[in-house]
Amino acid sequence: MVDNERQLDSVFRALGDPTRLRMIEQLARSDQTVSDLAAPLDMTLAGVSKHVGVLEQAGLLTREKRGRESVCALKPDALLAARDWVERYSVFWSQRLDALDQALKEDGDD
Amino acid sequence: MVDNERQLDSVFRALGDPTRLRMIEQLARSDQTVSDLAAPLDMTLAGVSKHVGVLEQAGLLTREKRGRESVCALKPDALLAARDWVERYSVFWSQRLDALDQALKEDGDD
DNA sequence: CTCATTATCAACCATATGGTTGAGTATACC
DNA sequence: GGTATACTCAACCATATGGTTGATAATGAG
Repeated sequence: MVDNERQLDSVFRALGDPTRLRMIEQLARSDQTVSDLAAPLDMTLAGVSKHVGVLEQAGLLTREKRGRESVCALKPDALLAARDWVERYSVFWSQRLDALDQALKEDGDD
Repeated sequence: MVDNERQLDSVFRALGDPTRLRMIEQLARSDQTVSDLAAPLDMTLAGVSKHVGVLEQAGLLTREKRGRESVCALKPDALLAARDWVERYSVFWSQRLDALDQALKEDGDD
C-alpha cells in the first residue's frame, strides 16, 4: 500500500503535462505508433519519444517495436492506481463534509 | 469542457510530488495550519508555504488567515475534476479491453 | 511594551523538465 | 544496392521546480 504510493506521484507527474494528457486520450481510443502520437502535436519526433518515455516509465503505457515502428498501448495498472487514490480521497473528503453537516445540524439542536 | 482540461494538468502536476500528496492526505482528515502540515515534514516553513501555494493555485485547497495562523482546507472542485478525468479514461480504456476480448472470442469462433 | 510565534516574501542555488538539433540504427521500399 | 522512413540517443539549452536562507510583517502572550 505504501509501496503503491511511492509510484503514485510519478504517475501524477506524468499526467501533469498537457501534451501527455492528450497522448493518453489518444491512446484511449486505440493503440498508436509514435508517429501517430506526434501527428497532431507540432513537435519533433524525438520530443514525442521522450514524452512516451516518461509515460512508459510511470507505467502508463508499453512500447512494442513492430518492424521499424513503435506501437504504444495504454497499460491499466498505473491509471487504476491513480483512480483508486483520487477516488479514495475525494470520498474521504466528502465524508468529512457529511460529518461537518451533521455537526452543524446537531449544533443547531442545542 | 476544454476549459476544464486547461487546469487539469496543473492539478495533476500539483499532485505529482510526494510531499504534496502527503499534505492532501493529511488535509483529508481535517483542516490544517501551515505549521501542522510542516510538522511531519523535515522542511522549512517557507518551503511548506510554497507547496501550499502550488496546491492553492491548482485549486486543490484554500488558505484562510485566522489570527497569525493560516488554515488550509481541501477544496472539492479540482480533486473532483481529476477524479472525473481519471474515471473517464480508465473506463474508456477498460471498454477497449472488453471490445478486444469480444474480438478475440469471435475470432476463435471461426 | 517586549518578545516569541506564525507565516510570507525575495533572492538565490541545484537539479529536473521540456524542448531542440544532429547523429546513428534498423526496417521498408524501389 | 541505395534511399527514405521511423525511431532512439546524446548533447545541449532555457526555463521550471524544490528547496534553502534572511528579512519582514502581523498576531499572541507575558
